Amino acid sequence: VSQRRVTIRDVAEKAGCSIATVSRVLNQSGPASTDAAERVLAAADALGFSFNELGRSLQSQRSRTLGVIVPSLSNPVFAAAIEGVQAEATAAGYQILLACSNYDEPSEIQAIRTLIGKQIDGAVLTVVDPDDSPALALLKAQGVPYCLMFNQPETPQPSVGVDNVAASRMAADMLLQAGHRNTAFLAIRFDGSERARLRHQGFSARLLEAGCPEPALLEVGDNPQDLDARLGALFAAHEGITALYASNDMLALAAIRAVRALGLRVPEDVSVIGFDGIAIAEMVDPSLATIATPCPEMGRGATSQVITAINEDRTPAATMTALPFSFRTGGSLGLAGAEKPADERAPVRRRTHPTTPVTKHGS
Amino acid sequence: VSQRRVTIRDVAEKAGCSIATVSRVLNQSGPASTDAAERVLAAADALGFSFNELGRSLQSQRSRTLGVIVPSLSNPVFAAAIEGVQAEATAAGYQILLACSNYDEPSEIQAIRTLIGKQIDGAVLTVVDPDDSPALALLKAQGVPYCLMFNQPETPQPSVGVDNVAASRMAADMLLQAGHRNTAFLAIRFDGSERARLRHQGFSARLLEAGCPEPALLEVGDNPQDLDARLGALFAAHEGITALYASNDMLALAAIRAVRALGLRVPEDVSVIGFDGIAIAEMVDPSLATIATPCPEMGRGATSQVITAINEDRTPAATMTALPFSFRTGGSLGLAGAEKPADERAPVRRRTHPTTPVTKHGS
DNA sequence: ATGAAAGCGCTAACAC
DNA sequence: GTGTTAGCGCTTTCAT
Repeated sequence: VSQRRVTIRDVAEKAGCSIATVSRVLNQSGPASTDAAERVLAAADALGFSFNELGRSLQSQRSRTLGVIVPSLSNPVFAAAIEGVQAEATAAGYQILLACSNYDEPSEIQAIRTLIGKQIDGAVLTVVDPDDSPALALLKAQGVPYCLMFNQPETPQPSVGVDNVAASRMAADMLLQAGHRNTAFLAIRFDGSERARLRHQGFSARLLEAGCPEPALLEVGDNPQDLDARLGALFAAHEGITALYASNDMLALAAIRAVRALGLRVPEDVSVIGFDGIAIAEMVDPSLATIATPCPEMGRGATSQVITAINEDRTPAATMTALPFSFRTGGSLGLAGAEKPADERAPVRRRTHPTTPVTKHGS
Repeated sequence: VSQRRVTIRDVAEKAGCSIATVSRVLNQSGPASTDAAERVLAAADALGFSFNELGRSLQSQRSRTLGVIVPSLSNPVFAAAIEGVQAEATAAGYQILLACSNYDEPSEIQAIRTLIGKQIDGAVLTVVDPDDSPALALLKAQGVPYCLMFNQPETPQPSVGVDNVAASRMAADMLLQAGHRNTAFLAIRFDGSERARLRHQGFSARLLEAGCPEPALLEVGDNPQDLDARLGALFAAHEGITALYASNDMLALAAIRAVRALGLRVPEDVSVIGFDGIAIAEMVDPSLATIATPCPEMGRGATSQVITAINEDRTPAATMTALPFSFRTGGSLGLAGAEKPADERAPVRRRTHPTTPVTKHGS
């Protein structure tokens, strides 16, 4: 079945010259007579030659390949970010080697090992714990430039994301404006996502400042089966909850479903706000109020930092680039104790975060 | 910044032996004295050595890398399939090199060229036109084993998907059972997706058999902005449409939104059925009635065929593996002319396709 | 059991 | 302008 692939040597033979000349012509990396060039081009074309990038990479010590690790592909935020990475990488002539960690550190380490073995020139990734990550340690030890996406490390690290604390304070503000005081926070396991933790932090802080009770906390797994029951228990344990903030849109959507399964209405009985701003959130009914974040831009930004670093033979700056976010209101947000959603009465104003990227570390 | 990576030579030196011995020990590919083995292991460990897979691949002529090309990542079906590919590939010790074609043939060709250049051992992909694909031609010419996902080629090709015609006949059946006779079919451009074309074909055929008028057809782009207007025009041009079948769930969701924007209710005025069975479809309100397909299994199945072929040094069989599908009812499907959704009156029974994979070619 | 050496496909000095 | 040659990191005969 597998015919031997045509190599530079075959082209040289057919063109009647040495492999050096072929290389020079095809790479335009040195002098060649018009005559020789023509023969080489013709031969390469006739043979359907294309370079074996393995040999090339081995020699040049650069693979033109970027490693990408995301926790999961089922959450559209990561898919959206990867599209950004793809676009940027392709434009710069890089390919991407993709791996999923499933929010699991051992898988993450294994993945990064393999990627390093394949001699990636750089990495763009979202890690489980950016402040104590064996994967990142490996990358540093090998001198592979990397940039995080989504992650918001405390320690200075190259990263592109949003200020989760500020964004969540904004979410709290919107709820406060709509008259909510008794809230709940629904999060994926904190130990697998520092974002969820920071979102909780910002949200709680703002509510406490406003003299509200601490939001009731519910931590769940990646793909919660028993959300109905657990949410029911939470509502039973905490009387008078009128609003729920979820640490991401997928969870928010699941929450809406669960809330309804409990016989409650959204937003009349419970308002729901999500985080991320995935496309689907705008297509459902009621539309999901959420913190809209620029996912493809995170991918693009992180990728461009890495590529620039590679080109300049250095490491990306160990700072977090905070991208702008905005609050996108939706039918899932209503006034506390009202029978109508807020935006059918006094529409909650759409607020946008300053568009200038702020550079800051940690939270 | 970039310290020289440690090579097998460094390990050999530290262990006081030749690189051949290091290779044999680390790969367990030949004899070695317990003593030498220990020294090698210790040295490798101390140095933090790991193989440079480039050198290894170049020598062994296998990269342990699979190329993956999907039309887009924004549609969760492809993300889900990739998760399946990932799982299967990782389990077999393969990495995946990912590219997106954006439903565009030139990009597809470019992507496959690069992948081939990187010496992928096999490819798993969804192409624009499986029956006349330059990308597949390239793969064949190079003797790279591949298997399609989702695609349902007319010509015999290795592929894992569902029988789109049969599935769409089933969708038509469900609509007929609910009393619908005047329908519309909403599709992404036929020229970018033979699936959409086949789905239309099966749907129309069944309706015509039942003596219904041909469904009104609306073809739109990947991410239609003007869906509201175009759907409005369609409804205006064709009186009495009570149901809409969309060629995929994302489109179906967008359609529901558009229908509502037109002041119509789902399902009271218009029922909607989608295709794919993405997770979100179950989370929205009303839940989306759809043809549920096993996306991760398509990725897994296609990948396992390719890997098996690689291991046996042959090409995957040029046949389509049709995976089972089922109709998943939902709130978006109602009885024609009724004020209540069908499943709140006489629930539409959930039908499942025979679970035995059928092998068949073409449509 | 171990090492020397050839060579995978390529690039880049360095001659000529 | 062109060819020869020495590797890039590795595996694998083939001697020893």
